[in-house]
Amino acid sequence: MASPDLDFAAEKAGDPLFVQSLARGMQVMAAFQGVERALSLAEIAARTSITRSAAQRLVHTLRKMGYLRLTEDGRGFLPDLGVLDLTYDYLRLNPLLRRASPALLELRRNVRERVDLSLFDGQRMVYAARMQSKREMFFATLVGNTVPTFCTSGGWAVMAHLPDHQVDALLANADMKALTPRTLTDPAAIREQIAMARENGHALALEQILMGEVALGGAILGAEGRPVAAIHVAGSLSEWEPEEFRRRVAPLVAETVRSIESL
Amino acid sequence: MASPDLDFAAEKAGDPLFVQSLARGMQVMAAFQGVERALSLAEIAARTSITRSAAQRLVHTLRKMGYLRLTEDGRGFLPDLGVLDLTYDYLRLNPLLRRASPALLELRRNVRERVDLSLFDGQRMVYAARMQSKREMFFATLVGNTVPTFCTSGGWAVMAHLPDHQVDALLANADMKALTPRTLTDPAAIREQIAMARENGHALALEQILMGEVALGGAILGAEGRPVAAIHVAGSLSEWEPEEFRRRVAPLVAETVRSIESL
DNA sequence: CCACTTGTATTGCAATCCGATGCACTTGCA
DNA sequence: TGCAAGTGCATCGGATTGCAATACAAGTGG
Repeated sequence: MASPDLDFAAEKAGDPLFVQSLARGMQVMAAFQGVERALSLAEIAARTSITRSAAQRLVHTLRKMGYLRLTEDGRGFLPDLGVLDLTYDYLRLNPLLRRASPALLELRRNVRERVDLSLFDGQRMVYAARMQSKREMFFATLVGNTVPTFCTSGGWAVMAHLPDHQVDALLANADMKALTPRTLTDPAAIREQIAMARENGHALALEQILMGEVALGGAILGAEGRPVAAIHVAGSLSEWEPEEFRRRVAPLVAETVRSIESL
Repeated sequence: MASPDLDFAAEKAGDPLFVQSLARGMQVMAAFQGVERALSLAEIAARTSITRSAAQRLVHTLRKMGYLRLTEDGRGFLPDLGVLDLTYDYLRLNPLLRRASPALLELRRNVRERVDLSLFDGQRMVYAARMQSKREMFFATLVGNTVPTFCTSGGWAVMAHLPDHQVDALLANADMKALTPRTLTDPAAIREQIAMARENGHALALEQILMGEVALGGAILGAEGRPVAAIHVAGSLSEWEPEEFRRRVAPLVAETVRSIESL
């Protein structure tokens, strides 16, 4: 498992406003990314490139504040409930989500399939709102989950609104590993999807993230016309013919996007 | 609007392991609790009892790390996407949620109403998993949202598993303001509900949080038999007779609780 | 148009955080 | 049974690091 890039040492150099202790504390919180179980003090120290002493103090502090906790068996540390308070504030105060929420609920009422809103963050699309339908996988239902931009309907729709050189940069830097046998990892093939998205105003993705899933995505544009997020609707190929899915869902997504952007 | 208690100065006294800078940084993040719009540097400083200089450096650092951002109009600061990464790690690594998730999905399939799981945090019940049904309000659907323990079905169910002196302490310290005209704020009335919950193994709440809503809650017990969370099912009084709701939903909730605790 | 806000930048001083070390305890292997 | 390596927790002197006062440019509202 590749350790995430937690190295903020470079940032620090020659930045008198940068508070090292705070940064290290946040690195401790971020150390849990990609991890599957509780982390011991030594592991936290290793993953953050911080000495055990410092890690001890930072963990101690985060613990007292309710952001970290010791596991029941005392063997390691995990994020604690305080994190959800931050989550709530983020979601609640996000202007885009405030505007989008009613429209998303309306959309879900109409399509009766899973509806998501994900935020564009360069290489990643970060799920911020999920309206499930029937069956659901596991972690996939969690807020904050991320999927790569290069292989999702929403990502394609977003890239369709970026200038070519930005698309090129994004694809060049992407870590393209296939999530399913059908995931497109060839830049040319992806560019083709983007071209289609530019024509249609939406993108249709077949089994890019999950086998048996068809997804239709539309981009949401921010103030200066730059794409900031995407709406997805996901259905099952056992119930939908792809073209039928597009015919039925695309207009509804388009209208939802319009109604969000018009506010 | 009452400012939340962000005063960690007391904790600090005589705790050599406490990292002040980190604590202050987290206080900055927590400063957004209860706020309805972006916060200026001065406001952040005021709400955290930190000098403007310090607030500036902390905000600067949090910004560089993606936890805070400047609003488009440059008028203030808001939590940024980095928060959702922490959220995802918290949700994903929480052992209870890992176990509960499949059972909750199953429950929702059966009842076709909104199903929630909320974590017991003393005075508050914090929503950690939400499976909406049809109509929904906005903030109400967000992860990390909290409702008071004293006036929710889940809170009553949880208190039913606490010894009396702890219930007394909780009610004594509760800030009981009615959320609807029917919210129970009389300790005696609440104790009665708790008594009923002890008999039934679940609690039924009528219009305690929202008018027109009926909710049934069951407590989830942790390792040593202490309540740690609750499951809720919420329906509309326009569609359900309360007793009918109980008859139909209670057994399903009970079974879900059992299946979660048995893991 | 002036007074007041906003975010940003600089700098000397000392408090704060750093990190090496050591302890008490549990776990697992021999 | 006993050693070794893991755990979290505690101590302490020194200098790095964050502190707070101050100043600046830009923008707002009266």
